[in-house]
Amino acid sequence: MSKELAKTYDPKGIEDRLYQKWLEKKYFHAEVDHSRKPFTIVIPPPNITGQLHMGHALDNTMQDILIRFKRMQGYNALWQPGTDHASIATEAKIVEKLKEEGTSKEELGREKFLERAWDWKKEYGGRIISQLKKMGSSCDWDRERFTMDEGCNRAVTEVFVKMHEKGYIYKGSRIVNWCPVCNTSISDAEVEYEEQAGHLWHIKYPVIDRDGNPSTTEFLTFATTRPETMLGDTAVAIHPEDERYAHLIGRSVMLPIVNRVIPVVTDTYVEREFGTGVVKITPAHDPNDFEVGKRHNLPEINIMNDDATINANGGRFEGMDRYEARKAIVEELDRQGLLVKIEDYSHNVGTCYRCHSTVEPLIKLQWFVKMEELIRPAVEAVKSGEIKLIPERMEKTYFNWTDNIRDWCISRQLWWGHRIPAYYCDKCGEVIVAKEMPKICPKCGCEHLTQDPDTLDTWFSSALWPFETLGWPEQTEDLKYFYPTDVLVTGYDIIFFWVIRMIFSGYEHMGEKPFKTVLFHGLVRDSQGRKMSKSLGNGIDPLDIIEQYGADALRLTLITGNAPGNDMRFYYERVENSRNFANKVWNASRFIMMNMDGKEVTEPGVEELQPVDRWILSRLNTLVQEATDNMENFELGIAVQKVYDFIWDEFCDWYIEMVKPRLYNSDDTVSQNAALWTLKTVLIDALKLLHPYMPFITEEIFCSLQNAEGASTEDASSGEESIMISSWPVYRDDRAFAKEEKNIEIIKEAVRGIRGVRNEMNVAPARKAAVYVVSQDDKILSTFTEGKLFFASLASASEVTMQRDKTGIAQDAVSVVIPGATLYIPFAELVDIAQEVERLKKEKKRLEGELARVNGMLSNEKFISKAPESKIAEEKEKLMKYTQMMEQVETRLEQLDKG
RNA sequence: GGAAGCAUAGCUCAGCCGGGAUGAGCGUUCGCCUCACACGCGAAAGGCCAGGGGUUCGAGCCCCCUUGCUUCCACCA
Repeated sequence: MSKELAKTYDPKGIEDRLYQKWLEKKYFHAEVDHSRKPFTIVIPPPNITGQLHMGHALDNTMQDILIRFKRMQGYNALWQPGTDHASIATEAKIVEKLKEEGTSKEELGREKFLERAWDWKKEYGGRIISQLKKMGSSCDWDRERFTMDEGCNRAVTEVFVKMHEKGYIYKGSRIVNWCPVCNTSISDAEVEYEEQAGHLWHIKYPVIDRDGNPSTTEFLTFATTRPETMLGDTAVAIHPEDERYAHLIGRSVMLPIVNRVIPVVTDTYVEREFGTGVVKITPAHDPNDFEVGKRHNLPEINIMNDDATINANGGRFEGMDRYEARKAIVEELDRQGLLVKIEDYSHNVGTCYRCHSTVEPLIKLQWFVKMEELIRPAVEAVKSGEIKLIPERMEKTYFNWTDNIRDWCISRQLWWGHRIPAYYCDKCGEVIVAKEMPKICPKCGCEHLTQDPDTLDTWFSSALWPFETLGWPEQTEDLKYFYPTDVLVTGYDIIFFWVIRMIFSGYEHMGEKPFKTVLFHGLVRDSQGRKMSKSLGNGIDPLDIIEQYGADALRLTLITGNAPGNDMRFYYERVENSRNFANKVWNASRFIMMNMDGKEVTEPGVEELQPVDRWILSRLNTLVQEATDNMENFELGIAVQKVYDFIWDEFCDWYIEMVKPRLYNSDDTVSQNAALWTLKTVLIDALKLLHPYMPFITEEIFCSLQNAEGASTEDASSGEESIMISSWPVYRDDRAFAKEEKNIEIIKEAVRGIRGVRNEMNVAPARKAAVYVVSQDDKILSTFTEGKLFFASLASASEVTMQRDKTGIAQDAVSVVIPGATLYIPFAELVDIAQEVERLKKEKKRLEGELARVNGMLSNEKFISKAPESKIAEEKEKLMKYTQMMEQVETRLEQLDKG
């Protein structure tokens, strides 16, 4: 069976097959089980309109790693999946499609439109889920939820009614951000500011003179970036202490074109330094002006329709688009001699985060959530460490938002979403907020009531996600057991939209945090560091990568070399490297299985283990500890790097090479068995450590391995049907072999030294040479004696001789100095003594440098008195080592000199 | 205007509690189809850790300043 394994690892076929197996075996499924501790993650629900992109791929890889890790550690791990209805994004897509069909949502009507939306959900909602499955995500699909399913609807209504009762939700006329293309209000968080090149129009209004007429000589000049809004001006403002305009306090100006007399008001909001120190006030179309208007009781004149065309208040400009009107009004002002000048001006313009059209501030009657009190526990939780943000610096961003919190506009003039549970009496206008539409108006008894046409902000329901998915508002067992969840994994870009709102919602409705830790990741950028975007066409489709390299390679690429919260660059060379690593693992396993084939491998006694076996077991033991620690600290990149280095470098390049001679020698079955057992044991544990990162290949090998060794059951982990439900390796005192670790390092150093010398001298690899190990240290000699077999093969030695002095070794032998021993390699035709002297002199110089450094430290009284003892001891040991090596080098140089 | 992050090998990035930069991958050079793997093996070259000050026995890491790049927030019309 094992012999049939392909020479290179091909993930195709394998991945889908294994995923299917996991699903069938219900490994992803979690049920309440009080005998075990829960570990819960709720997925950031992807939009139903969405397609898997690199951001999802990274986000879900991280979650899957944590879930698989905890599951193997014995936790009852639940990864709660689901999708988001994404009201504004989905509605925009459907509207777009309707337009293509030559119709519109208005023509279709609300009911039919919603049918279309549900069709859309059915068609595309499943797409993103199947894509997540391709990644290997071990979500509990039996629990899949949707933000507009029945339970979530109930939760949303419950929350709305409850918060309304408590006074946290209110309806009010406020200036809001209006997207004229999406045709809805949006929250402050949904406005993105873009730097745009525009103009600053300097305009003057005639001052009303003592006789009540517009002056022909006295004007008030100001600058504006949006001249069309002058139609709605209801005042002109100056700073109260601005001497230049002191004489105008209490007077008025004539608003041209509309010919309205408007007052000059004083307000400290005006910056004297900016422009002329005069500001036109348009309360209905600017948030700041709105505030000024409130302070001075100014009328609010709305001049715009919802589609950003000018309305009847704009007189003859009615019907014009906002930009047409701008042009026409400037021309008119110019004609009247009131345009002073036009300057180029670059400024930030608010745009809609969905369609990127310029947002218009408009006064609208909307529903709001009062934030001041709600936010308090959310602030306290992060301040006190009750909720941990990783990396910590995200706290600054978090507090920056909470400190400047404003009320949240939650009503949307959209159809796709949770309809606001507010009802209006057709007769008396009474407003009733209730879970269901009342039969009659409680005030006037009228039977005709109409529900508020608006829907709620998508994030209103997302905010409830950690508990609504577990059954809330019902007090379910799931909720009691799995809540609060453990980790939330998400990008820092939605900290305001989502993270903060989940936190205050958790405290408000559950009386408890929604999660203990928030693990942030950064953006996946292209190879040049640019954001991946549709318009740039630089996006890389994760599914293409999976198709070409496999999901494991994609996952490994996304997780290596990246610290929490940092952006990363994605390029193909890195994926290739990941693929190569998968292949390395594959081939090492194949090699082990080939050698195990047909043999019964039994656990050897400790005394049967050779020093190399102990060395690799000990190294593995250290790795288990380090990898686990790093994963507990959410340092996934570091953890996997350690596993990677161990497998490739220590296990493949050293250990496997070291045991080959024993595997090929069937005369010594004890030694052979010890080697095979060690290979298998280390491989299995390494695969387990790797499994959360590369679930497919590790499972495939794990299962083949079970087959390859037949029915042997001497190990607790064997006989298990899947690596994903096997137990996570733990540190074992009986696998710590400090002495062997040290000894094998000495041999490795000798091997590296010999290889280096041979390379430098261009010795053909096939050519073997005798090696003499000369040392007065019996421990070192016995270390080499024990390791003779593999040392010979790694160092291309024809034979290895251990002795206490250099008797019988050719004078012109090449030498390699390692701590405690000198190795000699006599080559018959050798050689250039001068070159050898040169090499040794170089080594001497290096040692001189080392000694200078160590001596410098140790002769520093302050170092001796202040540095910790362990550090001093460490340096003293180095001093001994280098002194010894220096003596050896000098001795050798003397010998050559004599010769 | 406020804040944060980054600046380490040719490139892209790690570097946990302050303790020799044996850093990683890619790339480059040299040698190898060594019976698991050429998606590989072995060897090597390549770094005033952005600049300047400070704290410390000791700084890539801590503090201050400067420069350059990136991002978030604010929105002065």
